[in-house]
Amino acid sequence: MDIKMRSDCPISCSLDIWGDKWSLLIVRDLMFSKQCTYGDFLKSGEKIATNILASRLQMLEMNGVITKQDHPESKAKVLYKLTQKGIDLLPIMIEINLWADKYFTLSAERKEMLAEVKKDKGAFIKEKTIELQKHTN
Amino acid sequence: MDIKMRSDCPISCSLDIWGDKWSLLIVRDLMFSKQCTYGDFLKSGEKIATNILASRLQMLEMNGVITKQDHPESKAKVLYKLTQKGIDLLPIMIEINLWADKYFTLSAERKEMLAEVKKDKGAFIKEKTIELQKHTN
DNA sequence: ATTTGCACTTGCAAAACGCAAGCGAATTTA
DNA sequence: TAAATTCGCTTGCGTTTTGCAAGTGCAAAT
Repeated sequence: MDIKMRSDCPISCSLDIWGDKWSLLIVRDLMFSKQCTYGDFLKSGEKIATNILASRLQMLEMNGVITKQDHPESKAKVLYKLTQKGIDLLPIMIEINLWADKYFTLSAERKEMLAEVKKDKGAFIKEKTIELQKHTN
Repeated sequence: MDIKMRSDCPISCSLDIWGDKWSLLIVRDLMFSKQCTYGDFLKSGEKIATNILASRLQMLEMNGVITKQDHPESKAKVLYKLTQKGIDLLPIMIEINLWADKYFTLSAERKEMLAEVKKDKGAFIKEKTIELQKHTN
């Protein structure tokens, strides 16, 4: 598994890393849930297959979007965290949410978060970024 | 080819439509180039295969992101255009560009556009949106 | 000492991808 | 007006990726 760059276009380069149906769902879980272990990702609503999850985690780690950490409670568990490169995907994730808000029917829970985003997008990003940076070693 | 929704998550729903390596490159061409015909998409730097292009165009049209129009010059040609739903992907595209700007080496041409974006993101989106809406029938 | 939990890996069938060639209609060229 | 070219796809087919189920090895709990 290696990185094949199709062109030097920024959109293309980005898609080469996370342009599939699953990668951004992993990033989503790391951003908006407390889900951080392999097993937690598997519990997400979209039911990712274990082998796909493993290959995406490897891809995202190889490209510096996420990192593995020791779990404080147990050697058997692994904690996945966003790197700064991963945290910087937050504005993209927010815009995707806002787009979906306009064209799909969202759950009340999501609409609540988006209401806060719409109030002051810049502030939300700043706060959330700091929160995500907190537990980075 | 039908729409399979994996969950009601906005990120997931969005990825169900354009979560692949090619769809956003088509949207990119419609946004940032004057490329609008089938043949023009094929000329893009990433060298999309003809059958993949056809299936993505069909998918995007079915999901209301793009539309076909008659070409003013010839019946043999087809003009592809972004719908409002497609135009509304602009903020996402911009954020992807900004993310890539931070983590990849971009061409001078792209950096130039991004300099304008960084000056006033809101203004850029507003202007570009109006420009894209202009030639919509 | 045995069972359970966790993070993967493996095997295999099905689907998607990628390349090249082909095809029908519209347009241009000779 | 006939032949060649352009255009927007479609088709065949080999390769790659996906998705499902089962299995493996280590750690931790019982």
